[in-house]
Amino acid sequence: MKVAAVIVDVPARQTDRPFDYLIPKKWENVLQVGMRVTVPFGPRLLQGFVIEIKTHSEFKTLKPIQEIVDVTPVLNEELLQLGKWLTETTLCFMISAFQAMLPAAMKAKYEKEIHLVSEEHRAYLHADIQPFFAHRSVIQWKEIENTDMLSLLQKEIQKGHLEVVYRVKEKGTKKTMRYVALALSAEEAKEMMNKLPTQAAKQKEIIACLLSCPEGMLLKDLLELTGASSSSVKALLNKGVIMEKEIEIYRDPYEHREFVKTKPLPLTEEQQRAIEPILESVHTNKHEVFLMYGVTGSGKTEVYMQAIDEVLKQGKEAIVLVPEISLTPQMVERFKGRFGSQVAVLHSGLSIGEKYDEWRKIHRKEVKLVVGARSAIFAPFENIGMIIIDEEHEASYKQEENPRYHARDVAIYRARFHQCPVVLGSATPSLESFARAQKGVYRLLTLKKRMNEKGLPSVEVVDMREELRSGNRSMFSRTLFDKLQDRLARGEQSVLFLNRRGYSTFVMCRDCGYVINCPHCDISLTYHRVQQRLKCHYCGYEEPIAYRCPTCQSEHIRFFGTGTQKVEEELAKLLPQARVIRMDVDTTSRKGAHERLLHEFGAGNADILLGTQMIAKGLDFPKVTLVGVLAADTMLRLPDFRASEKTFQLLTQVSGRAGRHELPGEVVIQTYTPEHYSVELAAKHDYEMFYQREMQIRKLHGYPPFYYLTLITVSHPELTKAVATTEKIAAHLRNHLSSETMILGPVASPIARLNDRYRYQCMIKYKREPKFTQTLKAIVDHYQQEMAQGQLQITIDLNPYMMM
DNA sequence: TTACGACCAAAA
DNA sequence: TTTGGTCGTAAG
Repeated sequence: MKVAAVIVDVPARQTDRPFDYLIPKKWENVLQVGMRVTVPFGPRLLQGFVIEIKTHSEFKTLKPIQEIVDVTPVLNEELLQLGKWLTETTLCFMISAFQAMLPAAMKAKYEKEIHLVSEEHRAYLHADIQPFFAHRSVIQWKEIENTDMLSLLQKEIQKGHLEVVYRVKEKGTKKTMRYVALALSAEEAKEMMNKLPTQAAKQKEIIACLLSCPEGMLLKDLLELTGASSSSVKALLNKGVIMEKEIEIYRDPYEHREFVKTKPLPLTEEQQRAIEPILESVHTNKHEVFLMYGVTGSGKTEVYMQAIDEVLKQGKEAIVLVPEISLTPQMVERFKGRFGSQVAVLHSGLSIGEKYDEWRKIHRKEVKLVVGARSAIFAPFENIGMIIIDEEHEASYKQEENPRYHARDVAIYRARFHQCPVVLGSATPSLESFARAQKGVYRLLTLKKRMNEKGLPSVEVVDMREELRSGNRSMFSRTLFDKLQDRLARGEQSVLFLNRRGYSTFVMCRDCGYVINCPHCDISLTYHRVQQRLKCHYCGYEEPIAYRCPTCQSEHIRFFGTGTQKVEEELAKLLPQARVIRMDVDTTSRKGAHERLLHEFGAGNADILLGTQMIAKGLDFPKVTLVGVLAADTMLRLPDFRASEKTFQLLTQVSGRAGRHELPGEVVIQTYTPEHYSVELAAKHDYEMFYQREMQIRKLHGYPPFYYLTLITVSHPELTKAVATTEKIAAHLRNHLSSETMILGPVASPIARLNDRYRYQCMIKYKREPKFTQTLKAIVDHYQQEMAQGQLQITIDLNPYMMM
């Protein structure tokens, strides 16, 4: 007897353990650990992952496995182990961990159908039910779910006239094409061809064509080549002369793109010094984490590529992670250009099917290198030689839903398994990483010089309070405006950065001071000029703009704060001749829009690129000589201990967009807090000083990297319930954790209400807490029922990046 | 997560 | 007795 331990597709505490199933004799030699199966679970059918195969079970009566989904395991031993580790370190369900490692297309879809048991039963059906089964014997549960037929149906099922059938379907589909080949030997086929009547000229031609191509060809190509119609093919199929099969093909998102082949560039002395320890680690199969700290434009990518080249030469594979927004065509081009068809690309711009196809290329070992966003860290390679994380400090490497993993941690875990190096690269490393490098946990590699030997752009900080005092109430300081005009006159390009989309950030009545808030969240609505609507950027709520104050009926409604839309409008007024491209979520939501806008700008069809976050990274346009940051302090005010760090990183990042080529670059940073160290030091390009200052503050306030952090957020439609639960949790933690551990809260979340749910949180700062996850699990267990049935929600984020 | 049976109260 | 609702629990 062979038994499979299966993790079933039910993300719940109670089912978060393996269930045993009997492996039918016929599959004993087929089924392997890591394959997906469909199994009966209670009355229904579910998909699950086989995590173990054993010879007996503690359990007496086992149900047999219904079906095997995969031909080969989709999760190898390493990934299964990684899944278990994820479960423990992020407190997620096993099934969620496994699903996170696979493309979305592989998640099962469940259908419930009602079948007429047989035609004889039709006549017995209740009159009200009959119409549903007119002309058919199967209906979808969805069709009747919301009707009042449910109890009637129940009865018919009990009587045995109808039955419920559960189906498990694959979400994504493999794209297939019809393929034809000769079914006979060449001699037989020739004979057949001669026997055909003269009027069957096309059929003869088809046979002739296939004779010249013995391995067969795509039906589409055959028809095109011979000019025959599908009826001729059909005739031959019927005669058994040719055969047809469906073959799987890949959707290739980059199919029609030509990539310019690039050759390795000679490395500078600095690059050479940086790459050597990495190569040594590659050659000696030694696991080591490198932090490559290199200023923007210092040629980190070239080092990555040459190191990868070495890994590939050894017959091993490599993973390169890039933040989603910098996974621009420019980046893809560089890798495709160097490594050609050996590269798979994974990013959110691909459709579910396209991602699935890229995944299968990796799974089948048809590629050696993956360039992708966060989830690409789970690429099913088996012989990884190196993992690279570019822009290591980026917050997008942290997944903000279950499993709440950080790609950097997963990378180090996998690299340790494969005994290979991890390279973290950044011009502004995260404090955590730089601190580790200082302590010698990571090995620091430094690139101080820019490739083009150009200095970093000069940065001017403008105090907007001064501007206001001297009577300039516009959003552009005189300095920035002059420089913009100057670039325009010279035919050079500028980039303007503002981390806020929409038109204005809040709408207030001047008479009574009422601010229009989202009815579902405790957050003000943002005015979007084009659509003349107020939107909530958190829950998506929209309403038409009010012309009168909802409380006092006054008409003195004013818009405050500046968003990208307003800047665009101002630019049109002040510099009517300037051609402006605006890039934010609103202009790039359609597929390919992001790429198109960048291409437009690159081609010189615009003078000014105006945008949010998304333009801060990876852009490299030779004609950009001016970068303006309109409001450097927007982020500083966020309730986040990383606010300074993020500001420093962003300002440095944005500044790096200027003067990357022949023309020298200039940067103007507008701010209301010019004396803040993150602004001041970013202007001086002084990362090390920033690191020192920020570390002192982190130490003082007990934040990472000095303490570990965990954030528990409790939400409930009722305020009292949310508060009470958070209080109980905090009390429980105070009783069970060590006295050195700090438990802050409960306090209202920075966004105290979201989607009609009140949110309270509790933050835990700790250094050593051996039984921490155990304690947290106990809490979740305790509230399990309330969470399942009630409205209570508890999220636990170990090492949070979002405090909201 | 879903489905079922237990249990209870209201309707008939 | 039937029916409709909530609740707790099991799922191999």
